[in-house]
Amino acid sequence: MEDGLQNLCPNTSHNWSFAARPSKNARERLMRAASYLFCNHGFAATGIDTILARAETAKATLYNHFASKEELIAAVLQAEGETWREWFFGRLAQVEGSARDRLLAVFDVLQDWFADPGFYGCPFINAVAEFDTGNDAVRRAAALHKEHLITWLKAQAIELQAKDVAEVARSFAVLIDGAIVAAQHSRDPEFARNAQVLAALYLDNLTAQARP
Amino acid sequence: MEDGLQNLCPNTSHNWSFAARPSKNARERLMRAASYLFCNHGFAATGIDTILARAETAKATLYNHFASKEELIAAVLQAEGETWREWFFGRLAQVEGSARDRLLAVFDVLQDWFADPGFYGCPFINAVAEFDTGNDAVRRAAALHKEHLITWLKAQAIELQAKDVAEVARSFAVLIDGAIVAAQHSRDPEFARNAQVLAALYLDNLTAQARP
DNA sequence: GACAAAATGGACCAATCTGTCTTGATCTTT
DNA sequence: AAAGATCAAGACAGATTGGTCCATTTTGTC
Repeated sequence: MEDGLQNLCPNTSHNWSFAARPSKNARERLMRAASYLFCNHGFAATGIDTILARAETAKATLYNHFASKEELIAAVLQAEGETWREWFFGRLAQVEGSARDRLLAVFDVLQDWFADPGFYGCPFINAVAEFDTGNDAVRRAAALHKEHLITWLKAQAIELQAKDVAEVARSFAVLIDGAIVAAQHSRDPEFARNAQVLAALYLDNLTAQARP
Repeated sequence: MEDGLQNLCPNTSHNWSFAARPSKNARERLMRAASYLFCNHGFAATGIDTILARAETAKATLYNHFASKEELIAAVLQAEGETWREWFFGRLAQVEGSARDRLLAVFDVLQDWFADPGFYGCPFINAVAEFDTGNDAVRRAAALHKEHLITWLKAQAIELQAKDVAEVARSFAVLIDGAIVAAQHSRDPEFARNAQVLAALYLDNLTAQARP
């Protein structure tokens, strides 16, 4: 019954999850199964055997491709992040207009993400929440992912001729993280709108004080 | 060595964690140990035996007080939330001034929270991130906790004579969640400042359009 | 068609998981 | 002092964990 999700997303415009992509060889089947289970049921809570059953794969095959469960988690996070960023920045690249339009469009794209029935929050936020202390690989993967986002945000801020580019990126990071968590907890995609309103006010204030 | 944390906080102003409170009977020792371990190493990743060792308690004693690990988790979340809210709203109650001052002070208090060396993020955000699908008790506990926060925020919004009280609360929820997650990931308490700036802009805009 | 590499199923291992139960020691209440 | 609850210590059960190993089958390449 829960298999429905994996066949729901592919070939739609919502393929932000690595788990929702066509399979080929054993490695990809493993990655897809692990992505789905890790993200939906937690990393520690998902056992190797469950992944094997879902991927219809033998245990030896898994350990031929990945040295350990930790490595599998790292691979899943990396792939999941890559797929998501391709989708996210791809959507934003289609936005015609100024950097301001693009920055505000962030929350439109986020809302589409939140509205997907398979939305389970940000894998990196969830992973850090689960491991935090200890697993440094997970923390580093999350930091890298966020770095990509920050870089993009800073580029827009530069185009806006903002005085403090880093602060713009930090403020948007707060809004994005907040929207993700609020939407995840309430299952209400409309939190993206609240974040967007705050972002618009912030940008208005920014340009107002830049041109007095 | 990691025992340092549990003896660091009690009798300071930072006793927002249930784990940082003087122990008495076995039940409280269990709760303190479970709080610390669950919050710092994850719920699923923390085994019963680890809790027993830290609480210096026998297994039978645990199961005399709690029917299962799930129930222990629920008890920990409830206690952790209660302690945190007492600390948080207590601090805010000391703020002299208008509702606006109190709403902005939220982020000063948050920053103090973030700056604590034992800060591990919000237990409810972390728990939902770990369980999400499945464990409904956890989701409900998190929803209840957030409801307390929303209620307080709405009360302030009413005092502000805001038009849409619920929207004010939602916007602040985004800012609070975002600050928590950003601070947790980066270990940088200054994200509270970014959220505060956004909140100030929002409130300014609110009162400006209320009195045209 | 021959041969090497990769994938497979599944037995198997040691460790750990939650939870039960027993036995004595310690404490409180009457 | 007697009675009864509470406690620590740990053996134990049954299931599950991550991980290894091997014999077999499939696959791709010359």
